[in-house]
Amino acid sequence: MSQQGEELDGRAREVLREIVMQHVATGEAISSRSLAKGGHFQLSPASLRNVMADLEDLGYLAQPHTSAGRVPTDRGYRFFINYLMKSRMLTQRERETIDEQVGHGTEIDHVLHEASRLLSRLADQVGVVFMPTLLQFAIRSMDFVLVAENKILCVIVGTNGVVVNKIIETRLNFTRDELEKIGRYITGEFFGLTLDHIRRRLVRMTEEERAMQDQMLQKTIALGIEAVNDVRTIDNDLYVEGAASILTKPEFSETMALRKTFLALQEKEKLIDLLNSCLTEDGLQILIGSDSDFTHVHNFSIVAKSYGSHNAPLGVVGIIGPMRMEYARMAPLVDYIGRALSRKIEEEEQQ
Amino acid sequence: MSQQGEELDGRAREVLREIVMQHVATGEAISSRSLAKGGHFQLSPASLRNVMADLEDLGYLAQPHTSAGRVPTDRGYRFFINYLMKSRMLTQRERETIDEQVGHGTEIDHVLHEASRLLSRLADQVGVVFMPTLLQFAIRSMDFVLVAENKILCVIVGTNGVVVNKIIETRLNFTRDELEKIGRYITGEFFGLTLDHIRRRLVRMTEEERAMQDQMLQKTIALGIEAVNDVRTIDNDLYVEGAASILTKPEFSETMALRKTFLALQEKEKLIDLLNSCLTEDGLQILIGSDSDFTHVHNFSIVAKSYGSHNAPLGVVGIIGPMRMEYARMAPLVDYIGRALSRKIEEEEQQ
DNA sequence: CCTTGGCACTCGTTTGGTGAGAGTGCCAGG
DNA sequence: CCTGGCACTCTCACCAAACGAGTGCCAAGG
Repeated sequence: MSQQGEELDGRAREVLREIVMQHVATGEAISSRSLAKGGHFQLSPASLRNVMADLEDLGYLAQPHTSAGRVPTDRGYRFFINYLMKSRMLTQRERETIDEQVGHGTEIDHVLHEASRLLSRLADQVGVVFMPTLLQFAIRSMDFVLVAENKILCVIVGTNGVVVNKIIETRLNFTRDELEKIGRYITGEFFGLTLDHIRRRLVRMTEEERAMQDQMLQKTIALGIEAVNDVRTIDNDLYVEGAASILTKPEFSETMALRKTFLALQEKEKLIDLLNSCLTEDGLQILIGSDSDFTHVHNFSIVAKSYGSHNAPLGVVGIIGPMRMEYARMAPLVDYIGRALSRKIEEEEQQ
Repeated sequence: MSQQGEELDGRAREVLREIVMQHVATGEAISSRSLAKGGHFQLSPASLRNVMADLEDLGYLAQPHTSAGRVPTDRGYRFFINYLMKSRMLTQRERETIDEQVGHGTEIDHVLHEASRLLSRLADQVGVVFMPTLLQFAIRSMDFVLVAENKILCVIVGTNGVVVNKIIETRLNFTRDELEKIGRYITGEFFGLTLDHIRRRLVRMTEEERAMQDQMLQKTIALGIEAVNDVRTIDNDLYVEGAASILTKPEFSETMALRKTFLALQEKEKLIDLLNSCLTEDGLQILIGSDSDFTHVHNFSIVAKSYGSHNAPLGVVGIIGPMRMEYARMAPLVDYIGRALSRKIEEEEQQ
């Protein structure tokens, strides 16, 4: 398998490359004749047919039906991406647009949302940005604001700059001063810990004797636990933008396929699982057709990249589109946006 | 025009009613024969044809082509809704679901978002909830939290329970104590005023002499203005949910119509304009086809209702769907959800 | 040994035509 | 005013034929 890159001789590689590129450009099955007319080869259609027949035997090409041209298979695309593709650099303009857009906002959630829109627009595909729950990340501060009798707004700021608000309803009565103090205490005590840690610490504290006597401490702990609880339920941690761009893709012209595709995009859980699995890997990931259940069933491809600070990946950004897409353009695009987000987050952290 | 309800005799009305109902149920053009077979009339197809021809002359019906059955026109639907429709009450179960869902959350934004989902699900149409900017509404409190050096989270709570957060970047340095004080001051000074008022007051204050000398007051005013500025840019004040349900509607089976429709839903500005125009009216509003540019071009109908507290409408909730929809069911549904939201908001206010 | 032109074969797509079916409009008679 | 009858129109489904695109294979030529 590791020799796969060697399996094809130079000419076969060129032919495969050309077929993929033409097919991506036109969307149609490629015939030996159109390939010969392209001018890249000094060969007759008949010779090309022989090469193409070989490529088909090896599983890189397929025919929709006898007497149609050939289209790349999953395997063909995969080979193309690994060994044949020449990435098309982003234009100066594109890079500027991205830097500007990503650099612009201050609230991370907002920046992420904008990023998915931007991605969708530049790629003309569905843009996805995923941010896993804050639970695994460290906090910088935690504050409480009295909003109404028995209603308290809790503001948690992560070291990565993510801001989460949540309204807590409680039977306990707090004055503004108390809340102020509690905020200071928790921030001081738990700075740099993850919510998960904090939660466990707080629970342990409830069991300690000392706490049972100090009324104020009791209230603090109660409020703290409330605040940390269910942060995961904060929704909108998956942004899917530009679903309408699917409509412009001819491969989804049959209404049924389209309907299925849309419903698939609605099933956010599955999408989240999939993106989560992209989270650990460091570089750019490309999932094609049969690579995963999700893409297999719906004939999608996914180009995704983790973003985050240094060694800690925070989330995943990527695009979803038909298998036939311009990988040579999409790959650098997603890569660049991922990097831009990482830079942004690292900047945030340093403040 | 006010006599329109009288323009048709009893039989014609019955026929129109029956045609609309059958067409809504089946989606097909209704022929004289199928109408006769329905059993509601003791007439032969030929007689019904005469009645139908009259209705067509008056503009209530139309034929897609010669020798097809007849379909209601905009005007036909409008007449049906105004004079012929018998609203179908909501079931006990539906009412319970709504009450529960709407009563559940605490943050208004969240409640509204849920409402649009709920609406989309119950109606099997696109659900829309619109909340205009806070600018016109009174505030209950305003608080500031130091998030990082030079970054301040501003929390504004409206008397209607809406909570808005916004991060402000500023060159000025504030301590936590100062922020606490400023919050108290502004809340005390401006309680019950609209953001618009507050803004003008603050600007006027900058010009007063007294302010020029008091350093602290200067900082307060600067921060206050920052906070009030651009509240309108907070997005997500329009929730559009369940766009995929359009895919299930046969009238949008041609891919082109579908594409257009989706793009239309993306154009949030136009949609906002339209919904804004529904805001002033008190009761339930139904816009059909040619009633507005938006619905005209895309062959939509909109069923909408204002919600809010007592005399002050806060926003609009409604559904968007094809002209052919079950108005008899949609109308009470939208109405009920609108009322539920209003109740919720009034409750919020009293706290 | 590779390349190439030729040729038969396969399929999908388009075209034209035909017939059935559904529905209307109109008319004349009850 | 209602109704049955009849001619007319339009759509749709179906079928056959022609067409075109593309392949596979083979035999001849460098």
